Amino acid sequence: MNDRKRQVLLTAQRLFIDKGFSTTSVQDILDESNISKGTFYNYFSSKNECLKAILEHAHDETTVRRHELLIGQNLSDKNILVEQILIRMHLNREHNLLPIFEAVFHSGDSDLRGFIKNMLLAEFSWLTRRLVDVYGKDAVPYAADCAVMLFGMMQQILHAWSAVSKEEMDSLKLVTFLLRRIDSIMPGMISTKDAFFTEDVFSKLSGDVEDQTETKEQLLERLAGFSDSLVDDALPAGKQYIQFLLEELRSECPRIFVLESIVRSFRETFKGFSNEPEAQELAYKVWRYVDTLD
Amino acid sequence: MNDRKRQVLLTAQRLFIDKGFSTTSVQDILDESNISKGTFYNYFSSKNECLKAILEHAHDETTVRRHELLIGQNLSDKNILVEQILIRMHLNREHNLLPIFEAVFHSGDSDLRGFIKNMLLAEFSWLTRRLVDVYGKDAVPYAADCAVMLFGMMQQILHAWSAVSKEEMDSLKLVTFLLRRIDSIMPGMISTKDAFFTEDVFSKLSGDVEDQTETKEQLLERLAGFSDSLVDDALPAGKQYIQFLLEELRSECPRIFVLESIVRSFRETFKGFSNEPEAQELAYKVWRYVDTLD
DNA sequence: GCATGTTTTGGACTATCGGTATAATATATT
DNA sequence: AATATATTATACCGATAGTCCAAAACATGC
Repeated sequence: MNDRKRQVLLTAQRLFIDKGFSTTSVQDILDESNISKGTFYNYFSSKNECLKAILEHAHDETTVRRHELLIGQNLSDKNILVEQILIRMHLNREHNLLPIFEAVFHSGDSDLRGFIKNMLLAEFSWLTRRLVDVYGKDAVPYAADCAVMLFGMMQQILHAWSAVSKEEMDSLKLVTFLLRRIDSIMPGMISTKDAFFTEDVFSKLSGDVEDQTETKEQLLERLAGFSDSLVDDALPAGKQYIQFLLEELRSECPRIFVLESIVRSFRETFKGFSNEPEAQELAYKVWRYVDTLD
Repeated sequence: MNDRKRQVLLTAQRLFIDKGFSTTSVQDILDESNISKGTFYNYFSSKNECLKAILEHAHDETTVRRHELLIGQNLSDKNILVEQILIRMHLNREHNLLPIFEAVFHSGDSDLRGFIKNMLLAEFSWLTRRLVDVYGKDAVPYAADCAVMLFGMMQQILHAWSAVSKEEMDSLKLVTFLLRRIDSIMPGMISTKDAFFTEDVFSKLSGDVEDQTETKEQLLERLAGFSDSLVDDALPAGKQYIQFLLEELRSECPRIFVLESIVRSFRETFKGFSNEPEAQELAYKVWRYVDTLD
């Protein structure tokens, strides 16, 4: 991903958040980011694809940061779950990307709709898994229901809030409030065996709908490629980390905790540099791969 | 409201539900309802106004039928509340207008957005009042929260359902399921005094946001006008009812239960006739007025 | 430094959209 | 029959997403 392209992407994101997707014309993006129409359509094959890229970027960022929060922590810690949910809200300039999600969901392009749908399902899937982490194995048949309901409550409360108040929403207050509601709901559902989504549907909700991980070879290749792209004198630590990662990944039995630690350091190293995004993306991919090992 | 205009409106509604609002062009409506562009813009000043008319119509219809369900019933009967909620879902061809609500909410036109916002607030307001009916005075500080959450859960479950299943949703099952969740939530909120929306905001949510009622004189005038518009030989019962309503409304102290009964019969009389819509609209207005008497 | 290939530019162009305007025609009313 | 109102068909407008392309700017290897 080009630096220029990324800048266009961020500009577009800001405009979409400020003005809404449909009300932001391509021309607005061109004016604001000082590129020509040709360049825009060189980067993105359409306005929709531009939005897709933005959402994908936000999704990746969210996933990485949520993963980060969990390292070395107890899976059942409810506070961590709160923080993880807050990430999505805060990341999009105080929950302003979610409306875009919805706005587009019903709007026109079926391709885009499918894309959003998958993303939504991925979010449901993630939250379902996390709810099981927090509420235990007994919650398995009801976690998907609760995940969907939690999302619905959050979204609608945000709507209602923006409709009646100009003040900023206290996200933390909202999420903790909602988790207390789940605290009330979950035991009742478990004791009365009262689930809405049946097993088969539930499996689609909780199944893995995220994009598939790359193969190990592809991953190693990208890592090596990234290392080569670095100029020799700058950030020698970065190259060292990559070298170590490559060796550990190629080894007979990679040590997961070592990998996680090194990946974390690897990401930290590139914080604030121009190639941070690519480093972050790579770190995420490695993480995803490491996840499949245990 | 013209018959032709009403037919155009219904055609547009069908198209909006089938194809979505933004993807349905005015030309589509023209083709489907066999009218010219001129006629359309004679009826509606814009595509947005057309949608507004549809939503207003649906809102009125919902309100009347919900009111009907409550006559002579116990306000705290939970089954009635279930039926009332189902009306909105069933009225719009299995919940398909709700997505239009949302789609437009974030999309472009600020005038339309305000309109939808008010309609949404009216719905919150109604449900808030009904939840107090059902759960008692103790629920007052928490009813608005629960109303918003109930809506959010319903909407998101509908989303999720349509994303993972082609089968038709069992609306009754959904609503009863959700009310059981409110059963779990409400006591906890009351006992821990755990409300999200504070008093001042809450008042906007539960306040009267519906369009103001007409004055008594306007109402009587419209009733008389409608009576005059009827041909003499057809539906003499209809004219009788109107005559009675006029007299009762003009009397010193109108008897509410009598008015409610007669209005009901009045509506029934015109079921299936071409002027049913106007009769229904009038019945609704009378009902609204009668409501202000006690 | 020069040549080669790639990226970017800016504008002309198309098709579709919501909406306006109007002159001709059909339908009702009196 | 005359007048008024409703409807039609069509041309037009400005904005939009998206295409196309030749010229300019930039980068890269020799």
